Amino acid sequence: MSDLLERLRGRGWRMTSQRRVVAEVLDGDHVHLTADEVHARAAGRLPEISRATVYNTLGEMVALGEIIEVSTDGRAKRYDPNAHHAHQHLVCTSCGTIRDVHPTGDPLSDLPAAERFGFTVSAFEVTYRGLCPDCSA
Amino acid sequence: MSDLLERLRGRGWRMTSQRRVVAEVLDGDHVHLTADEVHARAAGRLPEISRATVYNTLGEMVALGEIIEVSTDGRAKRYDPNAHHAHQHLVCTSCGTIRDVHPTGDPLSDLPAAERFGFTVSAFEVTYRGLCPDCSA
DNA sequence: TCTTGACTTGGACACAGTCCATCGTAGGAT
DNA sequence: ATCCTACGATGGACTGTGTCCAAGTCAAGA
Ligand SMILES: [Mn+2]
Ligand SMILES: [Mn+2]
Ligand SMILES: [Zn+2]
Ligand SMILES: [Zn+2]
Repeated sequence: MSDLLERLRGRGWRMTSQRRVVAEVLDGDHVHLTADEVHARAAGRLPEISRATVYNTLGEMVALGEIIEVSTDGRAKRYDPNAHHAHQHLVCTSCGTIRDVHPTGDPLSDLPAAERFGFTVSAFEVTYRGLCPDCSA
Repeated sequence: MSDLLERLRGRGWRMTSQRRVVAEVLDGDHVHLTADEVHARAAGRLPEISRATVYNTLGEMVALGEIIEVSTDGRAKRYDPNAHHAHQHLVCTSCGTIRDVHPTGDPLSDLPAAERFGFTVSAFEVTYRGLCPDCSA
């Protein structure tokens, strides 16, 4: 499983117990945890890990492109380990649940040159909003 | 000019000097100001206006659909008076400048039923990112 | 003009995130 | 196996953004 740890080691990371547990928390499932949720889970395995270290580690992993920072609302950012498979997000407007979705179509080709105002456009995100099955029941 | 004030009056708003200046700051240009920027401009006309009132008024206008709340980064939300003409945003990753853009295509029709997971999808936002002419020079 | 409930105010509070001085340790050097 | 040291961890102070509240003010209908 832990491709993530392998890649980090390969990038010359000093492998500390803190970085290991943060990577383990994120690796695997396609979850979208806040920094404090990551901290809580990491502290389950390594009680003395600090909030600052979790923030530092998440920031480094984002810079390396190993995880993605997602801010769907004005609340806490969420960290997404599914960085190697392009996808968009579907958010429940009631409970905040997030699902990965894979729309067809290419928003970049839907933005004519006349609508780019001289920008060098390099990325896009699409956020879909609606009610999840539980909340619409 | 002040369609906004007219509509608010029509909705039964008690018209206070505070609400008037907030509406005046937002009305007109297609700007994307933060709450504190709105407060600063409002205070130019009405020095004793409080931050709380600006936040209250913006929140009410959002609830009425007269303005739109935009959070493109993890920073302060921006308030967009261009609520009556659907559009998306193009954000400079370097300086944060925001431009209104009008992509062709319909992201909703690009999301197959199989990718909706039982959600009732009602809205979407597309955020384009890149370097503005100034920052790419 | 009077009355009243809607609105405003300033300050305390909460949450998310950053910064920094100091301490600890991973991992290369010997 | 031990030493060294630069990189990383720590916790607490600090900042930015936004919310809440009790008390005071005022818009507008009677
Ligand atoms: Mn995701
Ligand atoms: Mn806009
Ligand atoms: Zn829900
Ligand atoms: Zn720029």
